Amino acid sequence: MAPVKAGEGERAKLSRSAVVDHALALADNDGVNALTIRRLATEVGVTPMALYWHFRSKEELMAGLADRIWDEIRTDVDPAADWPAQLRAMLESLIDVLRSHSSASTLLMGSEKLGPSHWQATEKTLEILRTAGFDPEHASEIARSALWTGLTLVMSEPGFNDAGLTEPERAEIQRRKQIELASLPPDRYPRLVEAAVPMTSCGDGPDFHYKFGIDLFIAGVRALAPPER
Amino acid sequence: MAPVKAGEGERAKLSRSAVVDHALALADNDGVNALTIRRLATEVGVTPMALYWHFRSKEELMAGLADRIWDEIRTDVDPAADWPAQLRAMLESLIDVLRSHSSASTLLMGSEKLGPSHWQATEKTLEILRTAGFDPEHASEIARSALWTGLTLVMSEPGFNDAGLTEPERAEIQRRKQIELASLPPDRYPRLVEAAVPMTSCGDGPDFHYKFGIDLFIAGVRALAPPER
DNA sequence: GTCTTGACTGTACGGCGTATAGTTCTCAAG
DNA sequence: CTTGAGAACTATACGCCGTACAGTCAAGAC
Repeated sequence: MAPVKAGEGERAKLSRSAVVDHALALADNDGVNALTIRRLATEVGVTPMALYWHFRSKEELMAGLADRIWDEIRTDVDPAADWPAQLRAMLESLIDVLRSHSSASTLLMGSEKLGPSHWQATEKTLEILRTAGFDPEHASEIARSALWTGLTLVMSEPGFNDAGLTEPERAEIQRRKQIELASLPPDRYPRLVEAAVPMTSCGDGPDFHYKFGIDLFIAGVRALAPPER
Repeated sequence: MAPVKAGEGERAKLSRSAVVDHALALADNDGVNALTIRRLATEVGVTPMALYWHFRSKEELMAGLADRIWDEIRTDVDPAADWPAQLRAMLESLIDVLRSHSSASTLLMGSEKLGPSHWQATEKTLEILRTAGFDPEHASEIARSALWTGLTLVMSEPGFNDAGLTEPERAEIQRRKQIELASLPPDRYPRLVEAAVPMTSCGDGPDFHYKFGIDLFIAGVRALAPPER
């Protein structure tokens, strides 16, 4: 009568959501490229083909991951705040989630089919913008832009591609890039040489990168806002 | 003495740049995923391993493609124009190139190692921003942002993922997405339903999408510009 | 004529996604 | 208690992929 619970030694049943859990952990730890059907199957203790009972294809699995990520994004912004603050809150929530899953940006960029979690976030963003006075066409454009701004802010943080490496490795790679830029011929690339440090690193941490990116976006939207009614 | 020229019936010699040419054409026509070593080799009439004489790995080939694309970007903006106009010109040039190669955005996003062509474009962008009065740190951040804005503007144009399909196929896919959004429960997703058309299509063409995206970016930069000296 | 070397070819390996068919377990109906 | 049906897997195999490694062969150099 009661559903089968996995006993101490027994093998736990597989389920769609359990597979997604493992897959997301795998992608976060070892990168999206390491997420293969075979490896995931091994990790959850089944044959590769077993996964095809729960997902029609690898693409559907990836869509499942994307949906899981969308699900984490909070859409409960303070309705008392003014609209730029609300928009900012949405963007910050997006970025928080993306930063907490190192594979999330890549996943969201790559997945085509989208579901309710994505609709929910988009709906909320559109609502903020429509309430601010933008017409549907502009609101759509800005909402799209907000999503992509979040994705690229995370992906353009220096060192993003080296996620999954140890800290000294990352530092070493960054150091090398910095030297490469700083060693360019200064007569041909004066500005690049001058900016070798900020172009390759985050200085005192990534906070400035994110704050500035968000500020830039919000400032643009404000500047293009429809006249106050 | 004279270098071997391919006669009428003779087989032309392979060269790094010829391979890149073919590869870029292949990627543009059939998508980046269709660009495989084996297929490229077949297309240029050699064994797969022959390509490894000219490139250390597939990754290096891809980097070659990226470099070729960077090379096409014009950096000769009008020095008499004011800095926002110059920045806009750079961004427009980037977008022009990306739009003329349907695989370019994906290629640029994926390639890690960068060369002189990329440095040149970045140098010019930094110069514009430094002359405008931004310090190196802000200039770096804005230059990065400009690049990513260009990439994502192209990739977020509705229908981008369906590049390579015939026009009626694209129209059909777009129509289906539109209907999907328009058919959502209006009580739960009123704004999405309302914006079903602009969220899934470009209306009278993609011009508005690009113009608005560029305007948004430039407006943001202007708003954050350092005080006029 | 032999040697070097640049530009390839041939073969093979391990890994990938997944089609197809077969197996085993669970559990309600008889 | 038997049985049969479906759910949840396993086994095997196919055709791709990138590429390591070794062999081939024409064209100058001496």
